[in-house]
Amino acid sequence: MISSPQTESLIKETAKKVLFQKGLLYATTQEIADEAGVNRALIHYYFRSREHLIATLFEEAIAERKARFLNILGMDAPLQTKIATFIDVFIDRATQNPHIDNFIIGEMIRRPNEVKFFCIKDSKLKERLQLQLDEEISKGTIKPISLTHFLVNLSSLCNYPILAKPILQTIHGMSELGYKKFLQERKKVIFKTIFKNNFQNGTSDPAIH
Amino acid sequence: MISSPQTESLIKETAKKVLFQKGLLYATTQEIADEAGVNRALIHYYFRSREHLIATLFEEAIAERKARFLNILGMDAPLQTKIATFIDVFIDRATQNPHIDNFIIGEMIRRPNEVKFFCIKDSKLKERLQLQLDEEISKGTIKPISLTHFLVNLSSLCNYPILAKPILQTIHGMSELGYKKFLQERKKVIFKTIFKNNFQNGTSDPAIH
DNA sequence: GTCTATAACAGGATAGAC
DNA sequence: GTCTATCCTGTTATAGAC
Repeated sequence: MISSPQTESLIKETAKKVLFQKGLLYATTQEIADEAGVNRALIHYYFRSREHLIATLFEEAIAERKARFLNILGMDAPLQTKIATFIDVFIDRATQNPHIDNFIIGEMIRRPNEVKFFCIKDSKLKERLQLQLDEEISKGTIKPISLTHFLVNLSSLCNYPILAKPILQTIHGMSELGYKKFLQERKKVIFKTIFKNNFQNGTSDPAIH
Repeated sequence: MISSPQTESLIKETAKKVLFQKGLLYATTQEIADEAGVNRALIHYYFRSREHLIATLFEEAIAERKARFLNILGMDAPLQTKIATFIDVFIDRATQNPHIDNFIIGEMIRRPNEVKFFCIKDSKLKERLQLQLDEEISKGTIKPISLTHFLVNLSSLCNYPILAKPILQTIHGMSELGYKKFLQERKKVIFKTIFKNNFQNGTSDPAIH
């Protein structure tokens, strides 16, 4: 039906759309093929098996997430700027692909052994973040906390509202639009929850303006 | 193989175990029957269809969660006690059933229309919490924040580390035991993240001791 | 109430024509 | 590279014996 060598990436992009955006976490090859407007057999032609297609998406999703994580937290900037950027990027990204974390977690549960992901233990990044965190603590802008808990707090506050979108929407009675506004508000809230002081007006902060 | 009228609840409890504890979110009727040691046909005898069994578990899971939520936040106590109890109960409960939130969220994504859950908007509970929150804010023990964001902060900090267990374990390199210790530590960390002051020693706080 | 047997079907995968 | 046809397996569901 659709010609040419872009078919492979068409299938991959469609599969992402179906799994990550639509949230059809059990999507069959038929559903993916239909959505892409290609024949089901082509999925096997390009990806050998459904399992292999899923594994490919899974690895790419993790690689992308890892890159964002390391790029932002590894950049040469004050901790406050890093955190503000982290919040901004992760919330915006998750808004576009609301179910990607559900997918990743589901896959990791499904095959607990094959999981690779990445580990920041004993890395240079960890040492540098630790120094920056200690500095903020001694300045009094952050309450005493271990680096691990600090990072988990940050991830929790950013990711949970996306992950649990349907729960939040019903508990707090939010429309689709209300939810979107809520997520944007959250950027400031998360920052204020983590830091004792607020960002000053006029600083070059990408998230708060 | 196993006699008697408790078979219905045996199937239900086993299905919970398989779905919530083992994390086999796609579990087939065969797997559930095997685990329970009963014949597969009995699942249909008692629950008509697989879909119907899942729906039953889903509704009960939500009802249980709602009850806990309302009981704890609705009790007659200072806000700090409510929050400490909330943290304690939710983390301990989630430790026993690590995948229940994945299940709930997955089901809600799967059928966005049928979702009931519950809504605290315009409830008496909401008004009372709002008063307590305002009080804490004026006392200076909590930074200015809306009730919705306050509750989402609380849920995020409690639930994300459970929901994203496999991610946290790999990123921060935690063993199974390390993860358990980490969750217990978190009870204090979450409380300190939400309240400006710490709990005094000697108060009758169920979570911090 | 519990079991066996079997129907009915969906999904993944492959072979082979074009 | 793309399609049709087909195979095969696993899964749900039901009928009917006990």
